[in-house]
Amino acid sequence: MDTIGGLSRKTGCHIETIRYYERIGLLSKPPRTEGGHRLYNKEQIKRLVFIRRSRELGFSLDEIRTLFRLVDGERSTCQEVKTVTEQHLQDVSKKISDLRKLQKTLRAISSQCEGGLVPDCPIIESLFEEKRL
Amino acid sequence: MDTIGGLSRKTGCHIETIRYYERIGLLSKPPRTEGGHRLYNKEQIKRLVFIRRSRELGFSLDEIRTLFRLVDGERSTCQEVKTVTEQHLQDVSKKISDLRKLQKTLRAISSQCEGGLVPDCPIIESLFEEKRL
DNA sequence: CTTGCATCTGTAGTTACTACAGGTTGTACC
DNA sequence: GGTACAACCTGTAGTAACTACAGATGCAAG
Repeated sequence: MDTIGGLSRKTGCHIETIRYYERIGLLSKPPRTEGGHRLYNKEQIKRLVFIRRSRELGFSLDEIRTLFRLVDGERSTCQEVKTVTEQHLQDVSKKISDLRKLQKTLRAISSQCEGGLVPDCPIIESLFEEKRL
Repeated sequence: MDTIGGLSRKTGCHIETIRYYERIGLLSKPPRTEGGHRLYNKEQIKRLVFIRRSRELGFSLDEIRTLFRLVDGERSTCQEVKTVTEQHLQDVSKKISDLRKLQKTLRAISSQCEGGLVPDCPIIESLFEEKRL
């Protein structure tokens, strides 16, 4: 059994964050000592690792909630898990392509600027203009 | 002179957002009608376009505040503008590379899953494991 | 003058945490 | 058994950049 501090060290998750996950119902309420300190078992450590790992992969807390529901469901619905993952993958891909466009535009306007003490900075100019991405 | 609704239509910026920008001091307080309705002139439209365009390019409101300070400063410090832009460009590039890694991992774990009604879903398995990105 | 849309202020909600303040518990040491 | 001190507790407020109301007015057309 671990205290919250031990769990924190094992998972690299801040104590406040662990309590936060409990508050929003992502982690279930652990048993307590007489004095009220939380005590965690292996199952709960596993759950928190799952959350951390999913967060690292960019899943939202809501998506993680969905994944837990699927994991805990009687029928192991692998297809649904895959659907959530692929939806998320699409979101990530979309984000990458958006950022690439941004990168291109920023590079373009930045390269036009020579960095001198010119009154008419091409970067500023282009920011005052309507979009032409 | 435009009402807030007109400004909203011209810039594609929600009315609430315009008021929000005013509240946080990003847009200056416009004159009002007798009854208290906001009236905007061309200068303010320009400012809002600047904000929208910068937001589209992913600048934070804080970065935009900095850009305004530079624009309004007596000395037109083009170099500083370029610095802000290139810093932002670096952030964007970093985000892209992070997302690419994510995409790779998600693709990897997703492809391992056949989508059947298997109890041991490889996606779930890998989420219960510590990172190996 | 009335209808009805536009606008007003102020507050609360969103996401995923983080950062306190002010109080209590657990434990190591004497 | 007392005491020092770290670890823990609860509850609230703050972060970014808005969005979404509620409930009250303003304005313009018929």
